[in-house]
This record gives sequence, structure tokens and C-alpha cells, in this order.
Amino acid sequence: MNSYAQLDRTDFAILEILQNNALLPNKQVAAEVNLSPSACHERIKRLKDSGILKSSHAVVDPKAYGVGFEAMFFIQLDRHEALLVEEFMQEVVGLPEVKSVTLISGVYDIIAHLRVRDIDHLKSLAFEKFTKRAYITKIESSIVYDFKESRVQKPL
Amino acid sequence: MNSYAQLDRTDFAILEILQNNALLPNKQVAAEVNLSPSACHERIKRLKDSGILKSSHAVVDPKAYGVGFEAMFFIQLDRHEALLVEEFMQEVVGLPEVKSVTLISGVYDIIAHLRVRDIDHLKSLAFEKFTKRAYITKIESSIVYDFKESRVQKPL
DNA sequence: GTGGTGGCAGGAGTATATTCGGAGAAAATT
DNA sequence: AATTTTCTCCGAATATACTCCTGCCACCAC
Repeated sequence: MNSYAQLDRTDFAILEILQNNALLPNKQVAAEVNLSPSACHERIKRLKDSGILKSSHAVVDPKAYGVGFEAMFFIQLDRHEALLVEEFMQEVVGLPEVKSVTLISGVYDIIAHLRVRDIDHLKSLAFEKFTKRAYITKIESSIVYDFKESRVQKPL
Repeated sequence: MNSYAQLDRTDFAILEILQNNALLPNKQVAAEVNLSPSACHERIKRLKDSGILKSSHAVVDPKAYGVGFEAMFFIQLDRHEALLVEEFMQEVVGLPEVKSVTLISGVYDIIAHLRVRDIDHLKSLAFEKFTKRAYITKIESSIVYDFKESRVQKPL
């Protein structure tokens, strides 16, 4: 619940380790931060209970799912009602091709990051799942040549 | 190494479970896909060895790191030499504020997804870490109002 | 049929995770 | 300064999971 308990150097070290490798045995985590396994376990449990450690996810090779390349849609809407936008985003992020949806300020309203098999797939996605919606006024597509992601949050 | 061994329904079920929760004990995964723990363990090992299951990462609450909001930079470069771009992306994704960098086709060349403390932080990031570079001709900033991400790859 | 292969279940042994109680240090209170 | 409270740690005991091995069955090729 409350994310604002003060974290010390050891907590941040644990968080960094688990962001890099969620499967590292507690015993080894403990060794890396110079704690006994039980003390380390208590800290991790506390971090989970307080909501700071939210979840852990395995990453798979998209190729195993037939993903050929990634793309982005830059979308403009004609209305900006909060409810409509929220519903649209939730719906879209549920599509198997959608990796993320971002609502932003500026010329474009929404950016969708996509994973598709091929060009035909991208085309049908654009026309059948997106353009169809009345409140979308414009979609621009871009091909993703490269995507680098940092999976660990470092202190700012 | 080779990601192209054919996966059956059970493999995909395992992958989906672990993408949703990398920490689920093997025993429970096995129960969910109707396998014995040993058989399930063998499959997971095979998926790891073949490179399909790449890694697992814990997700933390950015607030614990003092993140106030997210933003995006839309960046234009004056040159597009592969080496320069690659170096730039690697350098940038190493910054603690950068969540991802995307190289795309279209008007903008690169999109950087950022996490910052506040406006001053965003400003100094833009001017000191980005604009300084000679080969960057233009940066547009957008504020991220909402970001939804799917952490499980579903069959296309 | 026969031999070979691959995936599965089950069990034994080992390693790890989890829980609990108590010790010790630091901070707060009197 | 002494006492109380709080907090975090460690170590031992228990529970649980992992790992490896064996044998079984089904499928395929010959």
C-alpha cells in the first residue's frame, strides 16, 4: 500500500538484483547484500507487502510467437473524453499485437507499440482494428528498426 | 540458441503462466498444465536452453525511486550512420531516466521514453544530456498522461 | 514383431524457502 | 542514566521445492 517507507542502501541493492533476475534464489541474493537468508527474505517480503515490489515476469523471444517485426501507430483522436480514451486504451492493450499504449500531450494523442507477423498483418491491424473506430481521425505508421529497453529502475 | 523447435499447446500455456508470474513454483505451474512436476520442469528447462525463455525481471514501483512523471522525447538526427545511431541508443538507454529508446522510420528518428522527478529534471535532462549533442537537430517533448503495457506475448 | 526414441510419472535425496523465537543495537521515553 | 520500545538481525526447525534417476508407455521406423 504505502510506498513511502524509507528504503536503505540494502533495499535498493535487493531491488536492483531482482529487477535484473527475478529468479535468483533468495540464498544468493542474501549473499550478495551480506545478509542471512532469513533477514533477506524478511526484507523482500516487506518490499512485496508494501507494494514496492509489484510483480515478476518472464520474457520470451517474440520469434517463438511468429513476430516478424515491430511497428508504431501514432494516433489522433477527435475527442478527448477521459472515459472514451480510457476504454480505448484498455481495449487496445488487450490485443495480442499490442505491446504498449501511451497517452501523451502534443500533436499525437496515442502511441501504440505493436508486434506483427508481416506487412499484411500490420495492414489488417490498422484497417480492421484501429481505423474502423469513428473517433480516430488519423493514424500514422512507423516501422521500428531497433528497440532498447531498460528493465531496471535506477536511482535518479 | 535455436528458437524454432515447434512448441505445443502445453509449452505456450507454460510460457503464458511464467510471463504473468515468473515466481510461481514449478509444482503449481505443473498443476495448471496437467503435468507432473518433473515433466513440467523438463519443459521449462528446454525452453530456457533453447533461448525462448530469455529472462525474468521484477517490476518495482517507480515512486520508490522518486519518479514523478513520465515523458517522451521525439528526436531528429542530422545523420543516420548506423554506428553513430547504435552508440547513441546504447548510451542513452544506460541513463537512469531512460526506460526505452526506439529507432523508427518517419519524421522522427528516435523516441525516448523517460521517467523523471519533475519539470526541472526533465528540462536539465533535455538540455544537458540530449540537446548538447551536435548531431541532434531537434527534440520535441511530450508528457505521458497514461501508459499501459502488456507483459505477456500472446499468439498472433 | 523388434529395436529405438521421446515424453511422462513417481520416488529418493538434496537443497532451498519459510517461519519462529530470541538476541542485540539504536532511538525514544522517563 | 536507566528503561522501554522498536527494529533488524541471526540461527534453528520445519516445510516445501528442486533435481536426478528409473521404469513405463506410446509412437515410429525398419
